[in-house]
Amino acid sequence: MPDTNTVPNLTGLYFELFNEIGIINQLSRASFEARLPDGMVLPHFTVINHLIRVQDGQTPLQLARAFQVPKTSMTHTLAGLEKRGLVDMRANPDDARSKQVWLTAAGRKFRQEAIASLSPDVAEISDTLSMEEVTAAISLLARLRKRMDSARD
Amino acid sequence: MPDTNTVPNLTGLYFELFNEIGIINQLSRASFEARLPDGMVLPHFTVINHLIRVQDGQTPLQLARAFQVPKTSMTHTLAGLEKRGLVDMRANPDDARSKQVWLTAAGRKFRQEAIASLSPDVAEISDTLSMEEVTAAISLLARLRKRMDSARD
DNA sequence: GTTGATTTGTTCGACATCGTACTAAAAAGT
DNA sequence: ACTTTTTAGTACGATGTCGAACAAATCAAC
Repeated sequence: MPDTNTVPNLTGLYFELFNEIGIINQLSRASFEARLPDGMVLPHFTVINHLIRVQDGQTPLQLARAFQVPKTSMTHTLAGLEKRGLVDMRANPDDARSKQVWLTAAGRKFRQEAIASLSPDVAEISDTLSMEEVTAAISLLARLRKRMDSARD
Repeated sequence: MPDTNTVPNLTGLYFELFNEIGIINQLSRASFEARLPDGMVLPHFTVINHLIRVQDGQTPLQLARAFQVPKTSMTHTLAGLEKRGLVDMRANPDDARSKQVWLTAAGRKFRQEAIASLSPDVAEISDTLSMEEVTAAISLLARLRKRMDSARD
């Protein structure tokens, strides 16, 4: 039976792509959070990881933009990290409105341990896609992400 | 400077992939929900869309599994759809514990209108990836999704 | 057939997420 | 210099999300 329900055009394909992305996000998030300690949640890890990969001392707003979340959400996430002593919020010497987020030693240690405990789960499914495929997917999705980012007026 | 911070191995690449997926999910969700009426949220649309693409009359648990969300979340989503008259929850004649979710005429109409109002946004960014690239991405991600799905003990 | 285990769905409580409204600082316009 | 506008961050309230505990129906074992 030819598709009377689905749309075989490009727009329909994008819908499908976003659907797959949503499900994978769901799965990876649930899997990650099952490994993280007590009240910690994926954004906590992601922010810390970002601070190491990119650079320490970013402002909350920079972080919110990097992850495309509202700044109020980032405030909440950072409060949780600070409460646990994983980051240090200091005043920005160049701008009194702003703050800077610095990793503590505990924060760096936490990241190491988190990666160590998360890696087995990733390793278990890492035979699904080859390194080339993952690389290709990343660059393709990064392209899409940047385009969507700039399209959001 | 060679990477002292990032991990250039396969596991590290998967982390990066999940990160991109998370951001795109964020962006697409925000973009979608901005078009949906008042209190409606992405899962509302997604469930209705699924009921049309796959089949009417599924049980709540089937839907929860299809999207890999906890069944309590699905209960909540379906309650919202029923309250708005977009789906009809009937008893399952074969199993008194279970229910069946049927689309109403309003539900089908809603989907049409939602797609019509969402399409422009998708169309705007649809020049980013070619049809072949989107197709390739879908099949690659679907493979990953199925693998992750079966890996969740 | 009766008992125990499993399955389906809901209720409830805890918490993450995010929009609105606000304060304070900085930048821009005059 | 003064006013206006923009920007960074927070407080608060509303709601989505989800785990734990529960009730009802079904299934399995004997």
